[in-house]
Amino acid sequence: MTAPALARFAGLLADETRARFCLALLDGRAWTAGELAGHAGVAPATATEHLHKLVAAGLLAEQRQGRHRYVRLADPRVAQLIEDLAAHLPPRSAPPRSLRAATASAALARGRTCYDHLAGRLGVAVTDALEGSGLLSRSAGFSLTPAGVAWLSELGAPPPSRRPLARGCLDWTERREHLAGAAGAAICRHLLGNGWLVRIGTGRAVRVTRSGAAALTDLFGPAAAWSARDGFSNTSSAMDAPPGVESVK
Amino acid sequence: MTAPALARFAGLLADETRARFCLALLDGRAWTAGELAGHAGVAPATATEHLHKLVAAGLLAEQRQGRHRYVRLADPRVAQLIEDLAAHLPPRSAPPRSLRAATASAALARGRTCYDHLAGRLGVAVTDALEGSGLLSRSAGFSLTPAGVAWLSELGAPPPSRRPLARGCLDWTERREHLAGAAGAAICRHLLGNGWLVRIGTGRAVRVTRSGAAALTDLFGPAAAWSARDGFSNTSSAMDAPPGVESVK
DNA sequence: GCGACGCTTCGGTCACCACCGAAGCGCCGG
DNA sequence: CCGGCGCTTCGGTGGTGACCGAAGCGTCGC
Repeated sequence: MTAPALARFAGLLADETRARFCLALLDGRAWTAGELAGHAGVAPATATEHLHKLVAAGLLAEQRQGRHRYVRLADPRVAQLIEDLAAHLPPRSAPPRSLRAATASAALARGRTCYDHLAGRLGVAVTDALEGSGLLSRSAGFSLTPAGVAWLSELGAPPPSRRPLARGCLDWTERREHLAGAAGAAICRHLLGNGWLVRIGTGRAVRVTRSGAAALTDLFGPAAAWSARDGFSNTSSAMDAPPGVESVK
Repeated sequence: MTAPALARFAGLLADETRARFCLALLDGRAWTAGELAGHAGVAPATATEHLHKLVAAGLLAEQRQGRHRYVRLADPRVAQLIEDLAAHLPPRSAPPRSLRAATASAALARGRTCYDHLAGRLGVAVTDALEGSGLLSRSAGFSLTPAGVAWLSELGAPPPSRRPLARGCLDWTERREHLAGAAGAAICRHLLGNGWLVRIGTGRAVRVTRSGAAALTDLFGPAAAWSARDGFSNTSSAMDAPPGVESVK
């Protein structure tokens, strides 16, 4: 009975263009239909078709604004599902070719958002720091310790939901797991909200600010990942990658 | 870069026949190519084609034995992935029609295996009992307590692996989560190995034996789920459903 | 208002793939 | 050794779906 439904559902991601859409939307932001079409290299008409299917299936949520159609992943569960699927893929290689691509991918490797939590070297460093501080336990899967739960509720408790508090998410650049789930999202929100972390340009790469480095050192002790890479702490235009040229998860 | 790989991977499950295969194999046992063909209602030639793709992609592991080709899910991770996908499907309905189907599905609802762990009322009852005994914690996702880890290692420690010890698996008949992961598999193996649990016929339904009821009551106290339903504790032929007519996960 | 723009609808084309029947191959039992 | 059986390979067929260009519709900026 459920086989047709499963096949139809899997079929949503079985098209290369729709897969491109979903992977792009894994950054957690809303994209317009045109942006996605350009990103995937198809005509607007084709993008419309695909978006219809994805929205109708509940994978994507849409929001019309004037003549634009913004679309985003409907749910953290959807993001997790796509991550899980991607984790089963064979490892990737293909180093970047151009200098521009190299600097952009270096920024992404340093720190980025993965749907609504942190990834890259920064993401695993935060995860390690939480574990080192006794807030996170990895003995049997990811779970917050009682101290971790208390600490999390201090910095703005995540809304109670059916979403798991802590879970691991495989980091493609680091080949290790970083913290995801409601706790990972709350931490990311907190760091961005306090200005300890800023987005680089319009992409999904993030950078630790000066005050952020101090705050993180204060919390967890010194670590290489939250020392700013260089002194130009406020020039953000240099690696202003247009959205869509990258597909690092 | 990864979009084509993701699409190809999702495409494996995007076919109704292949989806049927995978759902059937979720029982954790090995099926022959012919059994799967019959189950899905396709010609043997078609089944061969599909099995080639699934094996080549690493989803299935094959084992040739004489003129038979046995095939099973390659990995617990694959089973989990299919479960996760199925969990995103809209809920199902369609009560069984015939009396025979009704008794068979009643047996499945009472207790069955879900890949390598327990599901059905029995599965959630064991999960509840573990939590009630302080061996399992559900406060932040599923995790074993220290006492639970110790208890588990007593009854034959699961081989250390990257597989998470405890995780939840949504039970379709109960609409609640039961214990899966390495711990769930170890418990199921233990109960079957001690004769506390036996398979009903050739299907995936299981039944608590007399000695099993005593042992479980000894461990966790009395519960409705491990009192044998009737006195005919050794007649197993009555609900000998041929594999394939059911598709309960 | 009047273009420009973003998105949508509509036909039509083309490639891909699930499926089968028939023939072939290897293993098993007698 | 021979027939039967399970599986496989091979063409051929049909249906589905991804894609585009062109035309249409609503919104925004001037």
